[in-house]
Amino acid sequence: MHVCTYICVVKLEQAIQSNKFKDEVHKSALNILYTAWWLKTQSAIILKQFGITHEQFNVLRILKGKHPDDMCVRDIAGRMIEKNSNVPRIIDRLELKKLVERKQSQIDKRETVIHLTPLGVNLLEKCSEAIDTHRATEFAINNEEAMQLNALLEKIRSKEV
Amino acid sequence: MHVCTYICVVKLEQAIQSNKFKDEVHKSALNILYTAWWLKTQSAIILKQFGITHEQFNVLRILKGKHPDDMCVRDIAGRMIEKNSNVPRIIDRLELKKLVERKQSQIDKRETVIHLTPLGVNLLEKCSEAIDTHRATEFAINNEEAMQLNALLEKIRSKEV
DNA sequence: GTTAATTATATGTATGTACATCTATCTACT
DNA sequence: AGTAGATAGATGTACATACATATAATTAAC
Repeated sequence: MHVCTYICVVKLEQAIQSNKFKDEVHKSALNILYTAWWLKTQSAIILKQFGITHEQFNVLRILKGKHPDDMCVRDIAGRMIEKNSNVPRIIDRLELKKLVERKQSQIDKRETVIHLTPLGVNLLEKCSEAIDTHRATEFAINNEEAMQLNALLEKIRSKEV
Repeated sequence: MHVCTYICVVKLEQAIQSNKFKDEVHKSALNILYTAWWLKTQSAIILKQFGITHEQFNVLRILKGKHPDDMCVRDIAGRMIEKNSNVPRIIDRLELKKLVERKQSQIDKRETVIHLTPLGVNLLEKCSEAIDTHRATEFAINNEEAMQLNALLEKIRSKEV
């Protein structure tokens, strides 16, 4: 049954069919990786209807921050979640779909500057709405819990200092 | 300076150079994705010394669970963190490195069964030790906090029921 | 018992990441 | 001014994911 399938994957042990964790910290690491995969899969389902990927959406969202101004590739890359994203190639695909325009900067000719087309603005708006609605209805935590979660995620990374 | 660089990326706002989050739940989603990227990057640095990737390590770890018995591709796939992993191709690379052996099942000839070689067992042991040490020393949360984190991550996914 | 449906795996293609290298341009230094 | 070094972006390769399709073997239906 449908319900059964879903109950099974909420617990990490069921999702990866293992309960052999060294400790809770080990389990946390796997849980973060699994939840990230779950998040990406959820948004991919939404975005597929609009013909773009999670990463392409991320670039459009970043460009929106400066719209109608241009952004250079380096600035986009610095705002990406995955720091080794190959931004020029993501731009290639957005350009093919006429969602962005790319041109050489006249100030610094090494730079390529990119901006959203009206089509891109339009698509982004629809995608954002769908994603926001999905998050509001399908993510089963409240604002308070999200704050705790954010604090813990930032704590796990804090040893780098 | 080194310290400065690292302080900057602990906070999500600095890591992705944005503080325009709709709410804490939105920020949580980005924080989970960023932390997952951070975790993968950290383990990639460790595993590169041993010549394998994060995903290849994951498959070796899964095979260890049944060692010295075989596992079929489907069983491995069911235990992967990323559920759409293309397991046959990960096995291809492990086989090339002589870390696993693959043969047709005699019980069900559709199945390919895989087991670790002594070389694979040996490499996995070294990798696991390095990864475990890294986690113990570099992940700045204790067991109690990890339990809270696990509970919150499972809660965020619980609406699927 | 033969055929249809299902299952397990492999493989092809598009996309993305990680990282090395190449080219064009800019900046700094003499 | 002319050159060395740095920087921005593009591009090539290896690996991985997402998903469609192909192939072989098993199971189910008749």
